[in-house]
Amino acid sequence: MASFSQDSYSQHDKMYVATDCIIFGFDEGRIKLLLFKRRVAPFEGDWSLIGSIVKLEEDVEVSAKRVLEEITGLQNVFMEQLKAYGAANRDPGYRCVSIGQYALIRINDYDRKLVEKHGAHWHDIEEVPDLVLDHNQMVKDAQERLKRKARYQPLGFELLPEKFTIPQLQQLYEAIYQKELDARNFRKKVLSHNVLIKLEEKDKTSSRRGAFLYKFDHKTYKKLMKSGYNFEIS
Amino acid sequence: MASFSQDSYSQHDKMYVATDCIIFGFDEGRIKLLLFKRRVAPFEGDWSLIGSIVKLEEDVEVSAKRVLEEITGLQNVFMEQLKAYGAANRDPGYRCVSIGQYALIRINDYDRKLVEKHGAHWHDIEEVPDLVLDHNQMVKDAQERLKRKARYQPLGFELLPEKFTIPQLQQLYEAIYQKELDARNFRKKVLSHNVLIKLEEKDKTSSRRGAFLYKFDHKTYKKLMKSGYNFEIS
DNA sequence: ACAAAAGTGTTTGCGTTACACCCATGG
DNA sequence: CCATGGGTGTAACGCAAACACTTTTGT
Repeated sequence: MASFSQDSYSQHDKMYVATDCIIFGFDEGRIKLLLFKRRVAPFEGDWSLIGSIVKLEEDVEVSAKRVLEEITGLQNVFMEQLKAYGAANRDPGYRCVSIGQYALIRINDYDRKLVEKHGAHWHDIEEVPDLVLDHNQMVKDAQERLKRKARYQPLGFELLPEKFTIPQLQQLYEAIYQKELDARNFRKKVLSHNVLIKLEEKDKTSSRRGAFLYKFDHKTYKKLMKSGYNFEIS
Repeated sequence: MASFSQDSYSQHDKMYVATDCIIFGFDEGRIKLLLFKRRVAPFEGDWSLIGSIVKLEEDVEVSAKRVLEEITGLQNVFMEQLKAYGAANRDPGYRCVSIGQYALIRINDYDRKLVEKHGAHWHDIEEVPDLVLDHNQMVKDAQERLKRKARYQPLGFELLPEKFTIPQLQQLYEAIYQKELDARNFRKKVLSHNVLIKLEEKDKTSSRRGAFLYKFDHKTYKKLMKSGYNFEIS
């Protein structure tokens, strides 16, 4: 019954509801996390996730997307709710429930000036500093979610540029799973899904020979999804 | 940064935070859901999940467990957060974010009088009536979560009495997956995990011959978990 | 010519699936 | 004695894992 208890509303407590964004990127073969250095008290100088307090008339999801856009300049980003963090004492200041949301962004798309202006920096996911409040827990939970969900949903493509090579895609999945993969089996597996479109161009930034670029075929993927298809990359 | 925006707290909005419990049981070979018939306006006579508004000094998880205990008399129940529901207009009365939590209970353990007193009834999961607000969505999400999670975590045992037979366990998994399973393969699979203890007794309620009772071996399971074990029942 | 990454097939083994008959018991 | 659900083993198949060499090209 939630909000419609038999008691009247007025007897109940109100509190702040916040969102915190766990923003993942992928660069130089590593998963990155966008963190924010606080410039004011409390916790001045400490690292934290980027978040905000939800407004009365604002959907929680909208609130998170608003912050993400303010910081990165990006719209239409993949974002999904992780869970709510609701310990009574999680914030020593005021009672505040925070809803963690993780986002996957293409690391070359974001607006560098905006990010800098907000005091945000990319950190390697393997070297996350101590964060304020329960933010380290949020990061850990988000990383596990990504790891699990990437197995059966093509999340990876959200982190790569539109055009990418198979070796790049493999690097990404190796970073997500924290595990090395066999190049031949990997290529076989991803191509078997028939959701990659091979382009004529090659990317020569990482080898003399160059590797063919591919695009993710969103249309075909959506069709497959509807017919009960199961994407999987081990 | 969540609660520590650069603005002061006082500029921000407060709202109600509720919990709603999706309470699953298992009886007569079917998954059941505990619903609550509202006895007061608004929505008098409508079905809804059981929930409450989180108190200022109360953890969200504690709030949900409190309600669950008030209604069923049960403690130490398996309960896990599903997600937060935060649409601005989800509740036409007041702004209220609700955190859905699903619980698995042994259907013979609960306190029938308490449940009755609160106007709660068990419904077959396949015949859930229209519920207030976004509660049908919560149920749907919880059912999907159960379906997915039961594949790699031994959730099923939370829904069965301490002693159960293999055919009972199979019935349960068939109900969760909404799919028939092969009895021989099922037995082979669950026994292969070595987390079931065969008892001397038989249950004769469902056949003349009777079926051996088993217990779930929590200790062994925990040990296995620590060594990176993966429980799976297809 | 050589270094460095891209690309390509086949074999092996394990786990999942499919499948049919005897057993035990109460009525 | 028969009806009902409980309990058992094996064969076929498919998918995942392991594995080595050739190609390309810039320096």
